[in-house]
Amino acid sequence: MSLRARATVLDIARQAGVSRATVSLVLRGSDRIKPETADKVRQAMKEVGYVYNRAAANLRSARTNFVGMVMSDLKNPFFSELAVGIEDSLYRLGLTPILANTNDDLARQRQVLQSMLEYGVLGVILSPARATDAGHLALPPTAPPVILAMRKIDGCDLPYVGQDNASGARKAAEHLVALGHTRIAFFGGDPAITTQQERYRGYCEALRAAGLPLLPDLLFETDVTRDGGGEAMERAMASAAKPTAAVCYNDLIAIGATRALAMRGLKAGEDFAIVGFDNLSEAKDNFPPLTTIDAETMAMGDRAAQILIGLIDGPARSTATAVTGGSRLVVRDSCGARLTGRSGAVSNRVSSRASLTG
Amino acid sequence: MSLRARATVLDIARQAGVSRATVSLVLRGSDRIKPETADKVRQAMKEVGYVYNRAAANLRSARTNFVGMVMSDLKNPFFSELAVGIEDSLYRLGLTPILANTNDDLARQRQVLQSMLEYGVLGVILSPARATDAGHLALPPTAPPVILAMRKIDGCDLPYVGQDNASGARKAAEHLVALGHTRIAFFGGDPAITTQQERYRGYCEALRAAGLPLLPDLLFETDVTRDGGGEAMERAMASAAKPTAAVCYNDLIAIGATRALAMRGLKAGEDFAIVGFDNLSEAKDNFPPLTTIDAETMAMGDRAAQILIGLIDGPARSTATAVTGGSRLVVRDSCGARLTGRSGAVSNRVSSRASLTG
DNA sequence: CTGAAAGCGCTTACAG
DNA sequence: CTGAAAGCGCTTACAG
Repeated sequence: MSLRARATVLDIARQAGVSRATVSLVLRGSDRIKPETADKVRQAMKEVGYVYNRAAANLRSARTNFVGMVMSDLKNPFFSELAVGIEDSLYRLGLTPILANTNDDLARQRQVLQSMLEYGVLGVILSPARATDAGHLALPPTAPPVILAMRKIDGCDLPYVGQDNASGARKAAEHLVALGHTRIAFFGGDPAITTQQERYRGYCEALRAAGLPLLPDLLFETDVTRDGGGEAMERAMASAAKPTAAVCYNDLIAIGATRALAMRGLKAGEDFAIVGFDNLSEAKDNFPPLTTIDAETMAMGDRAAQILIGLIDGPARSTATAVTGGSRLVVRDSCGARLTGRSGAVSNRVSSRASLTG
Repeated sequence: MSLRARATVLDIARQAGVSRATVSLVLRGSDRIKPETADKVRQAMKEVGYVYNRAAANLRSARTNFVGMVMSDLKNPFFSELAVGIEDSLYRLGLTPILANTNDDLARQRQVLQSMLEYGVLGVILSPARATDAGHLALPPTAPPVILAMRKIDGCDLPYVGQDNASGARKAAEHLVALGHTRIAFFGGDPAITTQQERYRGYCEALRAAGLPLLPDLLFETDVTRDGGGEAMERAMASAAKPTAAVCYNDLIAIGATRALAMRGLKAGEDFAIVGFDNLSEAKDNFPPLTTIDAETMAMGDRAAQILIGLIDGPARSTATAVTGGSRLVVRDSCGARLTGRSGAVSNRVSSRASLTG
């Protein structure tokens, strides 16, 4: 539409009395142009109301500035924080993100990936939709690099950036063990996703190391939502295993669990110890504030962008890079440590506590 | 980079033994091509591993499929829900969103808008950064349509899509009046933003209609965050005005307020009545579940996309469209209505309640 | 330091 | 129904 009405380099060239090539050099800030000429050109640009046509430039130079950002579920605050981290980093690198939210829909993921290839993206940062397998990610040989964010795919050797899930969950469970708990549940997510597998493995390692039995009825799988967390807590309270603490797959589940306690007039950190995973910005604002593993989500987004740049500029398509981070324990109130001190067990209804911290 | 290695329409044409024009027609699904020829071309596309080059097509046809999505704060769940709504709608329309998160930074907003013009976006959906004025949105005459989402700008006649803020806040306050409250606070946001002004106005209208005095010390401005809500509640509890209820600028503030109550061993809906605004997906998962105004955020995103399409395809750049919606009261537990019935006042420490609802 | 020519990969009239 | 030619708005060698 309005594209056609726009002034072109030729209009600038005529206005300034120079050639198109000269204008092009000025546009890209070349130092091969005499300052006066450059000024004359810039003046002409203003006069004709020039707007750079990046599509044309990209076509000629066979290079775009696009990077695909494919998120599996942007409504989940974890992924929106990740997206913000990626967007911010790409922006600083002078790259332009094309966004797609697949909603964990495989067909949509396939379509948006195809579309991004057609746009000539320099690369893609992809948090794969649930049920993605290696076959879905088999791309044409000319395809740009793709980085998996947060979820690995079996049999797929694409570079991966994510938290150190096993280590984080292990620290969470160790913390609860140190507080004296012996019946520690795992409120988990989708067993088909590597993130769940790794976090559950970390939890198991901690229990094993502590000499605690790994009871299958301490695992409560549930939806990865606040509702799911509440539901897991209800089941846990009604179960024969009678856990006194839980490592949660993520903060959403942990928040739902604290809420289910509150519904019963109970309180996380007093009547039941809870540790989450992710350190969402709402974790510190929960009541009680959530003890959790800091996934450094924004920083992970930044890492993903940095890795991608490396692959784009780098010599060959490198194989199997795995960058992990984010497994620091952040102690707040939902685990009870602040009530009892590091080593004591959580007792019921300790006297009221005071300050919260971010 | 890899762009150059890709097969082109000419490669397909040679492979299929037809001309480039024929290939182009097949690519766009024209019915002017004999079925056998089309099949032959499609076969050739596969053989040469063709990937459509959308940038080239756009250049020639002087039309892109890009739409700019400029969000002021994607970390705020309200805006991420809005973004999901917009993205989903654009996707269905065959359009490709270019994302930018300005973080309420004016300089960044200016840059991304410029960049989007250079990419030839068909239009932009913009939730303006704080402190944006009409001058910041003065675009070149050839610029595509821009729609303001959620925030109006004084002196700027761009089309606007947003909630009916005054009406929603009025309903919220009327609800609290009907429950018997006479000292109703407003926990508000940034007074420079029209959304705040409109919501505060709606609140004032309800109080005036009920014959209640509009006390300036019932207005507690605060950060539009969970922390801000907690802080407003602390100030309200310590104030001479001693409110018994609050209309909150949004759910984040309302959630923070319920949490501040919980920190004191008090409970929203029993000791203090709270109504939020937005109906974030976490509103129903709050403890207690939040009474709020449903902003129909996803639907608003869809509306914004629809309006934009109308302007793109429409005859002339239409002026000043204002589409509003989203002001339905959703009664849950934080207001106390379920405890006392619609007409009674909230008393202290009513007997324990039961079920929650989404 | 600047200019004239060619071409990126498509689509668009225009023929036939 | 299909082909040969021109051109979208840039950048890229290549001259000078």
